[in-house]
Amino acid sequence: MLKEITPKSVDYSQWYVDVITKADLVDYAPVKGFMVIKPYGYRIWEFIQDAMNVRFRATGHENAYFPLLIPENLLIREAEHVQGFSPEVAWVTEGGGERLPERLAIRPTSETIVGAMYSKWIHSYRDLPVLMNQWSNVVRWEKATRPFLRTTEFLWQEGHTVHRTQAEAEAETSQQLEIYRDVIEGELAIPVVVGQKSAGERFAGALNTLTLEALMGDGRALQIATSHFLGQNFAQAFNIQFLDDDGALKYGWTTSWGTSTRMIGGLIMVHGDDKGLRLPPKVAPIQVVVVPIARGNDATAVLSYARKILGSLQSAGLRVQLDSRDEYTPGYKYNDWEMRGVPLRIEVGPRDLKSQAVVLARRDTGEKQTVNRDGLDLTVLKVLESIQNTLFDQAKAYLQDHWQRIDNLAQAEEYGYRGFFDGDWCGAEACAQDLQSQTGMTIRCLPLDGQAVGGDCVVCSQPGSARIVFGRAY
RNA sequence: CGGGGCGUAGCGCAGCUUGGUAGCGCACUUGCUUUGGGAGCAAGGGGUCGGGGGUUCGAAUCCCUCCGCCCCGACCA
Repeated sequence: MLKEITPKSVDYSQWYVDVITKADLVDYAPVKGFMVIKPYGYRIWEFIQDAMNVRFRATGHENAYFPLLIPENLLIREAEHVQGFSPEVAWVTEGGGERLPERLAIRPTSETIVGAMYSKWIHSYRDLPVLMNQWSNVVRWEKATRPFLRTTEFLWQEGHTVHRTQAEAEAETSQQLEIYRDVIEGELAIPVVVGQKSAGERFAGALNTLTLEALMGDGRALQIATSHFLGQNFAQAFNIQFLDDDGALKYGWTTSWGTSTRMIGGLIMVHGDDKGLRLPPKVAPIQVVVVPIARGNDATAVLSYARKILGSLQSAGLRVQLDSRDEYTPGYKYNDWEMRGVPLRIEVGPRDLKSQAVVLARRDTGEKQTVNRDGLDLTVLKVLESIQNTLFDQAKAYLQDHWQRIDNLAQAEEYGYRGFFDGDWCGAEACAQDLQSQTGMTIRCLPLDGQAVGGDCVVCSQPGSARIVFGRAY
């Protein structure tokens, strides 16, 4: 018997927890703030890794691996950086039964250890650019945790690059953000707002942070990818210098950029419904499930018919599974696979066998239709493509419906501070802080859509100097 | 770190007020019948009642103490 999923409208947080545990994506670990990513959830992560690796390689990046532990003297080298991260660093103080002479940080991010290594490797402008990416885990000691969205340990990808010029580094920062947008919108079907972080929301130690912001089903924002232009801050702190062709010794310009398993949390919250997950076909571990209705004397014939369909779809390169478990009824299986978010279900029974047809049931719309067995591979490919597009379109429509242009904060209150709000800002950090203390909302980004400032600061009513998108965030 | 909730079989819970053989539903095992939207019957297996201490003839239940987890808020991918 499957467990009930709490409806979104009753308790969104509980709905989220129900979905991720009952769809078998994760389980809670013995230590608070840690989780096990189970095979079904990890497979989604692997699709994300594949999609990114292809794009990273195509733009000249290589994967590498840096150590988990960072000596304290390295971590504190860049002043702003250490200030930003020190509250959430976990430390190793003992090893081999002895107290260590210098404590070692479990990496909260790797700029410092990467910087220390880069300074050893880079001597000449001929060594540049250095374009590396690392897939790893990091630890940030968080007070309040939620699976995928905020866990103490999480899996991510962090790119670290060094360039000869500022312009090249800034171009890298934008290029990587565009790769993220492409993966997140194209594979995960999550529409995003592209922008720049305000000074107060910037990565600790960065000169500029670009961001992708997504809107969850409860109207809260999720920062889903960031790309940082670090200027020469880290190059100076870690002595990353090169001899340029003019004979001058110069500091490199560095960038870093990252995305994490948080994306999976976003995927669930953007597409999920009261029946459970809804996975876009491109990242669905199982794209099609075949459910035989094997009744009485027809059982053997139906099953062999189902196997033929399975085989032909597999040959077409689809991820298909046949659910021939005979301890469950078809109805149970329908609900089970719907909860797990499988995009398309194919039902085959005695009727279909007789008419050489199958029934297709779409997870995105719930539609059922009977289609001919001939040409089924092509039909299924088309339907999956349509599901991928429909999920994106639905999410895009939701985003647009919950994105209001406003002139003052009272207008945001009418929407319960849910959704994205678009307004103007005077640029004062004091107003950014007032926004948060008064409404719980934060500046998500300064959107990069080219639209001009149109009015006064939504907080203080002084003339605006920047357009901002703001809202309550995870 | 504040506020709330909860620890009893794999999961969800009852039992605690008023101490007296540890129960229910689901899941699991076996058999038979079933199968086009969460199958039925029958017979089974499974427990340091979160840990420690105390009161008592006797503690899941009363007292003390520690631990853990979840949710909601303030900070963060």
